[in-house]
Amino acid sequence: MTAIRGARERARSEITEAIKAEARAQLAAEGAAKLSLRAVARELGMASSALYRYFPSRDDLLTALIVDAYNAIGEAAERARDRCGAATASPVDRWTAICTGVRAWALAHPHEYALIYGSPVPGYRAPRTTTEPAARVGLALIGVVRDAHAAGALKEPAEPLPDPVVADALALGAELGIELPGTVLARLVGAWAQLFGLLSFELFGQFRNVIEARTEFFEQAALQLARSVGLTTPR
Amino acid sequence: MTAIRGARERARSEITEAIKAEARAQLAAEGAAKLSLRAVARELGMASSALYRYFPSRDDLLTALIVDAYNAIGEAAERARDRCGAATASPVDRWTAICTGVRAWALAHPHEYALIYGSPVPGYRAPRTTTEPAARVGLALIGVVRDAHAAGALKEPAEPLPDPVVADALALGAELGIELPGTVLARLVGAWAQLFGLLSFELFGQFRNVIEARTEFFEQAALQLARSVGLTTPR
DNA sequence: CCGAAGCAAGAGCACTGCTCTCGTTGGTGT
DNA sequence: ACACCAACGAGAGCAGTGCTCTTGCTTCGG
Repeated sequence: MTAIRGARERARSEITEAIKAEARAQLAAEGAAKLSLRAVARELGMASSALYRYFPSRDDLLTALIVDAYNAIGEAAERARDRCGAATASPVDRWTAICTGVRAWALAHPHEYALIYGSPVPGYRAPRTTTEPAARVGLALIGVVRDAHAAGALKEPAEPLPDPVVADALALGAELGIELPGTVLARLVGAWAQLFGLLSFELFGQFRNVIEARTEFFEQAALQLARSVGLTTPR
Repeated sequence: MTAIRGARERARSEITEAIKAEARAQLAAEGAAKLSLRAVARELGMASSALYRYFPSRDDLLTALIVDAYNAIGEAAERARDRCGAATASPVDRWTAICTGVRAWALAHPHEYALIYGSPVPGYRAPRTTTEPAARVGLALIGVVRDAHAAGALKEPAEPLPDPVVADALALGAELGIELPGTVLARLVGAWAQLFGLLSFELFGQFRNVIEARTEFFEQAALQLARSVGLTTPR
């Protein structure tokens, strides 16, 4: 894989990117269900059949967009964490920074969010390639807790958890090479899921006529989640 | 509206129900995006155009299914609550009973669950008729907490919440005619959203290779949510 | 320099939601 | 008893979709 690999491959990657960009634009405009290969091709001035040289099927295009979206939201989380002063900020601050960063991305890209955290597209099974980008937000959250644990700023939950849950959590920790108590890891998984529960309800309109001060509500809930995994506010 | 209103209207409601039943079957088989009016009509042995006498559009059919699904999951919640011994069971037990009842329904009807708690499919509009059925699960949860509060078995969270959040929560309580502290109501809304976050992650495959003991994990998380709204375990 | 591979385009298939126009039928007011 | 009208089912048809296949053209590598 040399840097310059001929004009052909450069054109190919350029066109691939253009297709994805146009598809993203349609996604933002109409949602995943209305994404049409023909419309993308039309907008790009090419025949619809030519598009199949780049993506074997509509689902493959969607898969590519899914991977991009996972990476984008993961990057949003990491940037939010790094920007809040990774060295100086307290673990709780870094946790909430990640949460608000993720929320900001989701609010800015609701259809892409729906693509990855909404209902799975019909008959679509997530390929192996999506699992790694999908983990980035979770890994960012775990990282904060791991650092807090290393710094002795973690209060392990007193309450015991069911054995199978702790076993799963420890297996997960081993797979990731993370040294954390099983109870903390289990709570982390729960907090991770609950974070996206809050986001999905907000984005999918379930909070309409229920909560209006959504930013304040979310930040308070994120803080609560930080507590639930054992992060403590240094005072 | 007499009881017997002619064969015509009886036939109409029967056919309407048959259409919904067949649509639900297709939903369970293939998912919402693949639901086809023509296929429903074909299966029912009628012309596709005849179907439009009963539902003006595909989205209207989906809306009807959404309302049904909300009612079904709400009823599942209420039945789970009532079956666990509403009079004798502790508030925490009733809370977790509702949660597990909701989960059981969701696992049994994943596509209908995705229809109501996944990405909004039909171009983003929730008619007024859906809001009331949509609230049933939340109301069941609120009811448990209200009863616990009346019985003096509620420990109000000590931590203060942002004013706008409390104001929204109190407005919500007033609208529902529920006497509960603002902090508790706000936490309830959060717990409600987080409950469905857990469910969505499980149903949409986000826990694959992460948590295997999903039942135990869920019940522990539900218990945790009960605590977060102030329910206490009597000993 | 030539063959092979990559590429774009067009026609075409089977399908979709939806509309319109027919002939028919059932319930109702006179 | 009759006539009328609204509801009804069926069929044809329109515009759109994902996808396949065939046909030429361009570019690259030996």
